[in-house]
Amino acid sequence: MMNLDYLNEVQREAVKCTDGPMMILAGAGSGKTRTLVSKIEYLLKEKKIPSYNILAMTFSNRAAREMRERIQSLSEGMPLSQLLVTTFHSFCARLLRTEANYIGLSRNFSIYDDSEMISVIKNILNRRGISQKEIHPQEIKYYINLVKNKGYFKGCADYEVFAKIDDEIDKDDLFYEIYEEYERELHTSNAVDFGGLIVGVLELFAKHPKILERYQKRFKYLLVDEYQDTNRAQFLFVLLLSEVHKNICVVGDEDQSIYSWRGADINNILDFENYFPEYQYFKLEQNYRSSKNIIDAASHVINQNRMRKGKVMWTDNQGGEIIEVIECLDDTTEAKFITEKILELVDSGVPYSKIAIFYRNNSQSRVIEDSLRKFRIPYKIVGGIKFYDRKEIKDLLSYMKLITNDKDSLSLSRIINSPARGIGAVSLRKLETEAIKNQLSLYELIKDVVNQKDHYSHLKVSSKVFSALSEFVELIESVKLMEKNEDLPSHCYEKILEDSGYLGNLKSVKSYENMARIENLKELLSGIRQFEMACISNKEKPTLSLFLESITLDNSSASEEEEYTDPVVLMTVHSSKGLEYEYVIVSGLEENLFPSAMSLDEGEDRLEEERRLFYVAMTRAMKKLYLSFSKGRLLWGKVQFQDPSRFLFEIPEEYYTWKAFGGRKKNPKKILKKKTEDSYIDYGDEFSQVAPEEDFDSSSSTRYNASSQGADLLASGLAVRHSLYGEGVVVRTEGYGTNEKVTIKFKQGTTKKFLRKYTPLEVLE
DNA sequence: GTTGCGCAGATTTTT
DNA sequence: TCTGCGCAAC
Repeated sequence: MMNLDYLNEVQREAVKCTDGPMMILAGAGSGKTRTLVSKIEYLLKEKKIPSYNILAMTFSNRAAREMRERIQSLSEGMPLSQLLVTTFHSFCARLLRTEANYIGLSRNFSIYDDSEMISVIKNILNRRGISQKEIHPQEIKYYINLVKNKGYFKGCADYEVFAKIDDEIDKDDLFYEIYEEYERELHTSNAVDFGGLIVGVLELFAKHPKILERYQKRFKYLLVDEYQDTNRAQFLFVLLLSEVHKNICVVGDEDQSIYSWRGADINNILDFENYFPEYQYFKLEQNYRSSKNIIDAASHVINQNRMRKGKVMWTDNQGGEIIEVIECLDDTTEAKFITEKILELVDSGVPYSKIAIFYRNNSQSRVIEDSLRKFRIPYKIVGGIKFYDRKEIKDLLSYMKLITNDKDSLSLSRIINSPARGIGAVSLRKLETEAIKNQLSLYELIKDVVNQKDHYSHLKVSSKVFSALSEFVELIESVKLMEKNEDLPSHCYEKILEDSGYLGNLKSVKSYENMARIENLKELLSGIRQFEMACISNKEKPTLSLFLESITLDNSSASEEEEYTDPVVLMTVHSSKGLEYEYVIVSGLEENLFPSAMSLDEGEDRLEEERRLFYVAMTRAMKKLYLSFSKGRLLWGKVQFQDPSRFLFEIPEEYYTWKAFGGRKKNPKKILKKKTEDSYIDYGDEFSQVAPEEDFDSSSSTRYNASSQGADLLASGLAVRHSLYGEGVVVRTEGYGTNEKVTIKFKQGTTKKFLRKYTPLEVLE
């Protein structure tokens, strides 16, 4: 008999209740993952369900990974290779690849991310002569996503509804036309966007009931995590899959629903009983994570929301430390408060990695990073790393997408002229028009032009362009051959890099920027190698298209060099969901920032979502919570005066103390040391005095050993000499470690940005 | 066809 | 402040 003693009463009941529809409402920190993992273990061990019959779906890759690992560690010796714990998106991608031909795709289809979606839309607008000022591509994107998130597709039962009537999707005929054109465009490119992955499966199931039946039979037990984040399309998908066995278990928390802007539909929780009247219902309300003080404060905040099923969080934990609200003069001061607080905590023995800093939007991280860097506090940013957004990376990925899917004209047009081959916009446009005329994909046409030059004499392709085209085709064909012969993705990659001239081009101009690019391309290579290794250990064949899929669907796994063992963690509140830290600092608690200005314009529902977001932030903290805000903030070049967030006043006074940091006395409650006050006035100096020379290594082994970088600490205002450009002054620094970038203003008047590790700089006294 | 400059507009949140 | 776009010059 499996040991369930480590579960509480409700958890245990939820685990044992395996058959029929059920919903677990799990409050923050109530052991949700633990329950889910035990339930799967229970199914496997007690009910002897083959892992092949279980499907567990999560929303994020991180959650899927975590759950998989935990199940693996619990089930030694159990055959788990068939157990599916994945995200909606990767599951649907896999399913679509297997069944692709049923819906007119081939299995090597490309997956378009958001920016590619925008590119397609821009192309369409251009073609129609619509300026981007008249209709913002973003607006179209939003509309298309709305349609897909609701699970509508052409030919679906509610097709008419989606086209004209659905009152949320209230757009005119032009939008609808563009939507249709967009769908055609993707289809001819053999590509699918994020939303299309889910909707594609719905369409497949609707049109081929036999296939649906096959999957229904296989997945006898369905588990859905983060149920509050599912959109309508995902809900319909789950509904279909579970129709036969009805063994569906959803786990969620309506108070942590923070993705409505991406289509998450809170009604999926509120309406569950309409679809499954006989459903069982469990509430996990005991919180194991946070101190009583934090729980009570957070409960008071979330209680202001009307759209709830209603849970009452409680805990056996101690009262714990009081919450601190910190009023700061401006954003720089706030960053300084954060820095000092971290140093203070670390001095008292807290490891860096037990401390997290949250903010409402990504742009807020910069100021904080700058300050942390000045004190050499190791930090890591979760999410927000845009490795795959870099130009050179996108270019090489486009090459590879074209190799796996030669109908992908978007990728082709991206790289046809990079490196510059003398095929500019004019030639491209000419080829595109011809391709459309001949019903060919762009690549097919180009290949045709190269092979049968005479047929295309009317195009008047210059000999220069022609030879560029044939060289290009030759390259693509040879790599396609490699891919076909199952050569490793990394070999294909290297071939492209060399033979396209991309690398040579970067090497030919010796600039620091190019060196950084080359470095990134190397990093991509090691990413590919890593992927290959992972495949091999999973006994899976490493193919290019699998690699491409893994990075479009999960960009968190990539390029996460674990540079420091023990860093402070920075992230947006959104990405903090599901995580916990002993010490949490939520920054920027100001009106129009958190809650965001946009949500304030859009009515009560959006405000409630912001409040849930704040609730999520608060409930990440285990021991102590700091809530900071600035009275002034530098926003696009100007200082804006900010009011403290309304959410602060929703916390009953007994749960917090209000302190001020920096600036003149204003709030009577504040307890301000004289020293801090002074430090604000000439803080630039104080930073450079205190920061660099302290011996960080002697006190604690967990601290980042700064000297290992072998570089001087650079701070704004420092005079330096650059071997090429001469003397200058550091204007600012960003990034950290090997990614540290430094902007220098030179005496001759130019300002340049360098990647630190390539830049020989001499610090002048 | 390519490069470089100047201006306008932008900030939620992400699979 | 930063980015992306359009336009003009080479």
